[in-house]
Amino acid sequence: MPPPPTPLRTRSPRRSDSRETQTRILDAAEALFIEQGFVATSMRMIAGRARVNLAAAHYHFGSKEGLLGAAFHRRVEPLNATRLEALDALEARQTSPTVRELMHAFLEPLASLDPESSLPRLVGRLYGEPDSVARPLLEREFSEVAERFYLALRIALPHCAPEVVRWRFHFVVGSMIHLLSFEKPPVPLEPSVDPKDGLQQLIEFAVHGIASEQTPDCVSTLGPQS
Amino acid sequence: MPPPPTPLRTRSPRRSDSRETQTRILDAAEALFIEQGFVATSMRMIAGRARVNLAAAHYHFGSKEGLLGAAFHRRVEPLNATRLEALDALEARQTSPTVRELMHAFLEPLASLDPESSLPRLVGRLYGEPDSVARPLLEREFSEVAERFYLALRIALPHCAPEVVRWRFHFVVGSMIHLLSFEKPPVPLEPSVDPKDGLQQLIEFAVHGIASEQTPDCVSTLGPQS
DNA sequence: CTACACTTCAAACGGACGTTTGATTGAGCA
DNA sequence: TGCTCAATCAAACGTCCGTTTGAAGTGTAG
Repeated sequence: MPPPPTPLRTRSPRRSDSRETQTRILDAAEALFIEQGFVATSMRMIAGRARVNLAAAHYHFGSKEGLLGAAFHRRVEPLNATRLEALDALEARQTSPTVRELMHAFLEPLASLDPESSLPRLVGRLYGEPDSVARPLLEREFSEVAERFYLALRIALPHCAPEVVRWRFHFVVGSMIHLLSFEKPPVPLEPSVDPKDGLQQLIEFAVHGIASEQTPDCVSTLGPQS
Repeated sequence: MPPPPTPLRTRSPRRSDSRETQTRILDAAEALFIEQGFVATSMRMIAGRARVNLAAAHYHFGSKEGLLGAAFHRRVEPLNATRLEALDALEARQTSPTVRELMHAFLEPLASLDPESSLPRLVGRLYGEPDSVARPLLEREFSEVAERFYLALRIALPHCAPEVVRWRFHFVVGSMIHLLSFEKPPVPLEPSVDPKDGLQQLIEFAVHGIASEQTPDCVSTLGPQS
């Protein structure tokens, strides 16, 4: 009765390769989570779209949350790997990375994705789900990468109080999520804009926001009032 | 059968002032929307918490979405008024407002709220709901204020391409929402931080991110690569 | 006092949900 | 051939949902 101990293949494929079924379920779930969000998507919609029996989805992934976790992990893992590779490369040099280099390593992997990639919209969506579903997933998938970049930023900003660095990195993440959540560019938007331009704009915004090298008054108390 | 044409008082209060009932419903709905989100909150939870009959909530607000709209508007309207007052004051001067002044006018009202105010968490929550429920509300409540600040920013940044201004304002809103969504400060957070400090930090971050006065290379093409 | 509008109430409506069940299928292996 | 077992299936489980109903209460107006 419980779901299979390992959804990975233990032997050779039976009947009609169950991996393809799982992939179809994951694809359908991903598309629907993006379009409607997690809570607004039902297992029946997923099964229908995947042309799969309703029970098969539970069989392979145990529960709706298990399915979300699997769909999310499938897309996030390559991103994490790319980000950490870039960070490793920076830290392997003799000179420590600059803020710009760190922001580039953190944000560029998003800009270099396949334009059809579903990852941005998936991440953007998840940040808006109820805490009970989003928090554990975000924690599980992102905490390691976030902590490593935060530590590198602290080294790059030796004159900044640690909590200031944390706040500003927090803001960068917020800008990123907000950018990813709104599929295309902001509101009415007058002239046409290259979709990828947003991330390049964000990198510039983040670099200047996190540490405008010209005014390193990075103290805990705030700067000039209005 | 349909809800009352005007939920406002047309005459004097009847029975036990129905305004108090509506307020109790709004309070309960607000608290639950904050705690669980809109889709995860049921009308039964709201009625139970408000110690009100389930049908009364529909009687007064027509539908679940109507209730959300009313609860949201109740909190947002004062914020919009404060922001527009501050912007009006800036624009009434002979010299046009600076970026810092505009960001202050936009963000300071959030920092000056009653520390117990539910508005930040309510706004933060709404940005994560499914588009079908969040978008119309956000559009209805915020588009006027956003557009006015955007236009003022364009005047304050005459050398920036309009779409760049829009992007950067978009990022500021994203940082703000992300700050408001996570009730208290970011992740593990080592030293203690004044809760309000986050918004002051955000103002500094936004000012430097939107226009570091020292490097006004605000062109559409991006700055130096890594 | 009667008529009426407003408000509240218990109860139910139909439907969608996540999950479970038990039978059936068909490939791999002895 | 016959057994095993992952995989799939149709059908149902019980629960909760948003909304509606129709009656009952309550205050004001005529």
